[in-house]
Amino acid sequence: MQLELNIGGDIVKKTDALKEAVKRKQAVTETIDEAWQRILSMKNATADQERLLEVRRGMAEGLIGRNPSDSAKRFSKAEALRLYKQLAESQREQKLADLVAKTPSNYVLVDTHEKLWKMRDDISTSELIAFDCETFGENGGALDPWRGNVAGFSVTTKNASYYVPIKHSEGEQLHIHSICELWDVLESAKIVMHNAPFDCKWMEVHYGLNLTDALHADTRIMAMALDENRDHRLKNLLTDWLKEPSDNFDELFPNVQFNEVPLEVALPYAAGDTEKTLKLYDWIMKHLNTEKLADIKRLIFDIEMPVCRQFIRSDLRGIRFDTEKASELDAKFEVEEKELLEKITGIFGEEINLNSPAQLKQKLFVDLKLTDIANGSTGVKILKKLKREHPVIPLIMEYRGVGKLRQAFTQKLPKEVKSDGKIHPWHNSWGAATGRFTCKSPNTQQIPAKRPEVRHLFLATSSDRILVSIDYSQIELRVLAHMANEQVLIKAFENGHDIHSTTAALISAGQYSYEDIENGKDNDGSAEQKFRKQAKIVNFGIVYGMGAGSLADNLEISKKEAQKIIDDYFLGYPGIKRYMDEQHRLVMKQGFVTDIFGRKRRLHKEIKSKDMFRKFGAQRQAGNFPIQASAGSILKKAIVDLKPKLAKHDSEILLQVHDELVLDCPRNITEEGLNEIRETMENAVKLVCPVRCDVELNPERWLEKVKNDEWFNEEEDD
DNA sequence: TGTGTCACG
DNA sequence: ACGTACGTGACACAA
Repeated sequence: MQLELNIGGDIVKKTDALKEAVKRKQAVTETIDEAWQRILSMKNATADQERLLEVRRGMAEGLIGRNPSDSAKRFSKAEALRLYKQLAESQREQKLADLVAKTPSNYVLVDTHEKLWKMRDDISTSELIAFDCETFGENGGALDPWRGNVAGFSVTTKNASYYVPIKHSEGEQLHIHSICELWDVLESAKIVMHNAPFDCKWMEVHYGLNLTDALHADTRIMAMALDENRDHRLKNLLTDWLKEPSDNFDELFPNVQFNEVPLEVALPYAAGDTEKTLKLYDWIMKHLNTEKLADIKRLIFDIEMPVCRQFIRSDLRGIRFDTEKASELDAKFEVEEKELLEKITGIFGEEINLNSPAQLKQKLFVDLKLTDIANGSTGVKILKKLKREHPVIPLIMEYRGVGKLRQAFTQKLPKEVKSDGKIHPWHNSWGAATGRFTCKSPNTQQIPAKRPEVRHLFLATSSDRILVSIDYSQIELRVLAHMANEQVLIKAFENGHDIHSTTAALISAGQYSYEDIENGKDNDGSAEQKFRKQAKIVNFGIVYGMGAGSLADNLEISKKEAQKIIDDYFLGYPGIKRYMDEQHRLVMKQGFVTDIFGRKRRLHKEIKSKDMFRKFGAQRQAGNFPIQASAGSILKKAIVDLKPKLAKHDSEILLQVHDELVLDCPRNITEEGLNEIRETMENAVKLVCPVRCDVELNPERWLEKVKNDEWFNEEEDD
């Protein structure tokens, strides 16, 4: 493909013609079985793969066949997916009728007071129940508790499964005043949910119902603990693990909101979900209760579930946002953007869409004839290298920077403010395969840290409260020192040394001592500063499994020099070398690696791959996982430990940014109070080297720093 | 829907 | 045939 691009249009046409010929030939020679083999072995999304399998089944059973108009062509994935649509439509009516006809006898549609009170009794006498709510709303409102509505909810108890309709457009329904007679028994129940934050938030926002404290287990989190590689939709877990296929809402009701679903269909569908959730829970618990999975069980119930509950509360609380300042800032950026665009347009001689890689590529490499180093890529890394070739390059970089700030932040964030004037992010406490958090709507983990303006838009809850940000200092490298038992690193941490300077001295290969680097690091352009900058990249890069090639790229040095740095690094930190080799050995031998809390990363598929790139990739992941995961787990453990301390000091967690917590505290919180919180975090885990946290006071605005001693001295004057 | 780009740790 | 820096989410563009 790359070859074709470089050669020019003529050849490309010829190769395309060749491809067509091959395809035609395949259509003649390929049997339908061979076509299936080819299509199914493609890199398909999980949903597609299932659909494809269903089409194959349907064809084998004679439910569907190829359209005559297509039969001359090679059987393609696209055609198979078109057939799926036909198949699904013809089966839809039948499926719905089946669903209603097969409604189990212990499913109850709660539409009378009598049934409601029977349900109430049943809940209060059940040891464990499952809960799920069905929602609806326009333009994505069905996923946003602050915009959409609850159509109804279902509960499965020891005896029965119930669906309580609330806002269906048709059918007899109890008034919400009656339905809330269930609230007290629900709040004191022990509840299992699949993707609990979703349901907890909806019920809290709409009815003030607190299911969060009643939440016992989230089967999505449990599934993540058992297999972080697969998708975790309830439906698919049941199909794969319990061999119980179930229906997909979108397929049964294309373009229908849940409140439009007839009650006799809603009952088996919704009540089925909670029944399955409970079944899945039982199935998972059966496995967790074996000796082999004791660590995982502890991880789920001692760490993950308390953390999950905490962040449901945090997201519900939300963080105040300064919409007015945001639009001022956006206007300022807009002016900057316009000026830059004008300058660039002047240089180009015409206005192009700078956000279009295709147009920019054409302009830079064809019209301006700049050196195309990386096959037409216009990423910052490439632009940096072209900086000296043309004065327009730095302008483009600046334009991109401002554009990014606008579209991702000053324009986007105000849209995320809900009716209460706050931003309510969705923290997913086990979103990443490594056990780290992810966050969305908005992703508060990617608010610029280097440019403070955007973080300044996030405010403390009220004028009598302040923001306090506490972050772990070099937690990943401390974890590495611990796991690798790397004495040089451990000593450096014990002495409170700057860790990048320590590495800088090491990779300077005897030219500079630690003290030299420390003394010279602030002199712009000094060799000491250069070594420390390099060391910083090396410190992070090496644990990611960075090779000499990319280190050379990154440091803008030769590959040979880069290799020497890597060699010196491992020579100076022999423990790290040992640790890396051990992780590679472990993953090749057992197919997985673990962090200090027993969290697992399973890479069985990857290490068996014949694709060397994938295999080496798995080894890099194996080297990196225990560090990234342990660091993440330490913060999670801290979140659990913090709960009583935060309550004591009337403080709340608002955000998590990997190694940092943003807290909302009373303005009059004492230095001792904050020390207690900090120490709780530092003591969350005992490593062979000390763990340290930095406390930053941000009164009013995030990242708006004040000196701690000055703050506390002023407070005393009041 | 996939790709490129870029924000964070 | 080429690719050897981990983990994310969000946007605009191009198909």
